[in-house]
Amino acid sequence: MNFVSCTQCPLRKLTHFSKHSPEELAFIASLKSGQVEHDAGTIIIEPGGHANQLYTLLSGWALRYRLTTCGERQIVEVLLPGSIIGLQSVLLGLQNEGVSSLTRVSLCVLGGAAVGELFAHQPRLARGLVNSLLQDQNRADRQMTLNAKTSSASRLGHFLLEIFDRAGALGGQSQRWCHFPLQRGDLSDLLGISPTHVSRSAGELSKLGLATIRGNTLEIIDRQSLVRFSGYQIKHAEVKRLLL
Amino acid sequence: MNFVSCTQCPLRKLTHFSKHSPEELAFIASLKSGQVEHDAGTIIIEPGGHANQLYTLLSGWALRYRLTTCGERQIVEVLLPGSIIGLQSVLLGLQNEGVSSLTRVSLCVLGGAAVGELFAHQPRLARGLVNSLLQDQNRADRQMTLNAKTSSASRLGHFLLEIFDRAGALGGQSQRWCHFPLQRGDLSDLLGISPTHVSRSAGELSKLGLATIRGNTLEIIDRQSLVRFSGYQIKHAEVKRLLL
DNA sequence: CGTGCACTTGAAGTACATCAACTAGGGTGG
DNA sequence: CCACCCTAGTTGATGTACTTCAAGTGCACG
Repeated sequence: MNFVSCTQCPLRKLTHFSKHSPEELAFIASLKSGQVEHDAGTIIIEPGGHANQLYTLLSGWALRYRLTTCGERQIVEVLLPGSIIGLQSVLLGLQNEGVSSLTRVSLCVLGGAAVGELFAHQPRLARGLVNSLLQDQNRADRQMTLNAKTSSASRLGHFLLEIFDRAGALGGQSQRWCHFPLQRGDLSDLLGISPTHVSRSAGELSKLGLATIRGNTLEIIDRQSLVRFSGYQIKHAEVKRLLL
Repeated sequence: MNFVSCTQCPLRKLTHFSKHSPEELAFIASLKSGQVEHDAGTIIIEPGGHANQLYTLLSGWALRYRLTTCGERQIVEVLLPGSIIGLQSVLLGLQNEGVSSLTRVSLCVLGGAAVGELFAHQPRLARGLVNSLLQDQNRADRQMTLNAKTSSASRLGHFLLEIFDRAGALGGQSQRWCHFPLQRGDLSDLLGISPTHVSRSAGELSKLGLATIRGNTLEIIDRQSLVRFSGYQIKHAEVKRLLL
């Protein structure tokens, strides 16, 4: 993707992208120090490594994950365009999170040094950042609850609806289909079940006529039934507001 | 507990409590509009309800939880003194989280209206709030990974070590024992396993000579072995920094 | 027309849930 | 002081959801 200036950023047109004053926009533009592209499967932040670069995801899909002591991967978040990448690593200096691209991605590179300025001179953006983190917390709480209390099939169904709605909020998508680059192994590391059981659960959703995953596309066949089946309760207003 | 002024707050002496300038302290003191006591088992924030009051926990233990559609409780966080209560509810207006006291608690009441001032005039506190939320995110990510990838007994062991260290950081505690007001049902809702299986897991830790829970006290018998058994990796420096 | 990879399907094992019986404190009233 | 109950916890037997291992299928690529 060609270099995109923040004022022209295509994401900024989206209804769930935060509205900013010209001054705030200028500040955001001053944060952006570059733009890079990566192929699918590239490690953007090395887990256990020492990252000091903050990014936002301009296009493509990415995964935020952790590694266990025995080398297994747990995906903690699927990142879609508009997501900020590397806050834990950069602001806290932690080395627990890894981020890797799932498709070809474009990243906006944020000049890490100037982030302190945000708190000093951009109070509305600082508050936006807090809100964004609280929305993440809300999502994580929900995920934890689902993992503990529901069957694998309804968990999968719930995730499919959630990602379908998030992808849909980014625009240009049909009522029934969306691009879906996650493979069985990814879903397995995300939902905390084995790859073979992901297959079974997906098969169940398919047999019930609720949704199917074929190749790289997800089809929501009977949304209403799937909502009922999975206990999906996320309202449109609760879809995360994008910030920078 | 008698009314405690912020400048005299006993928590502020702790090494992992953030250091503040006199101006910041004055601001924090101005936030505190009162102090309330609750008995054990009181609902502080009603899940599904409409909360607009922010608190900090001055003394005692509390639980932050969610309710599923079928009325089950998932505990997402154990709150110890120094925790901020109600951010999701107040700043985001969400109604998903509930908070209830586990012991008798004292709460500092924060005048919700003035919170906007924090972003406008207290940049270091705003940044501290972001850091605090990122530490919560780190903890939630870890919890999610543990829930998905480890056995119930090592999960329990991990939690016991974590809470022991958090409680220890608050001071005045032996090397081996600490107060532990959570019951089997609480651990069950926290770890996502049935109460009877909590019993079995606790029995296992006890038989292995690692730790025991008797009545209201937790004993870490063989810390080193328990660390190994549960894959505990939290460094002292990673214990959450308290803010307000 | 093979070769390799992601996925599916089947059979057997395991960790946990569920249900039920039993045990141990901890108040309360006599 | 004891008989009583009530609740929290433990222990055992059985059921189930998931894991693991292994064989088989379909499709993309040479």
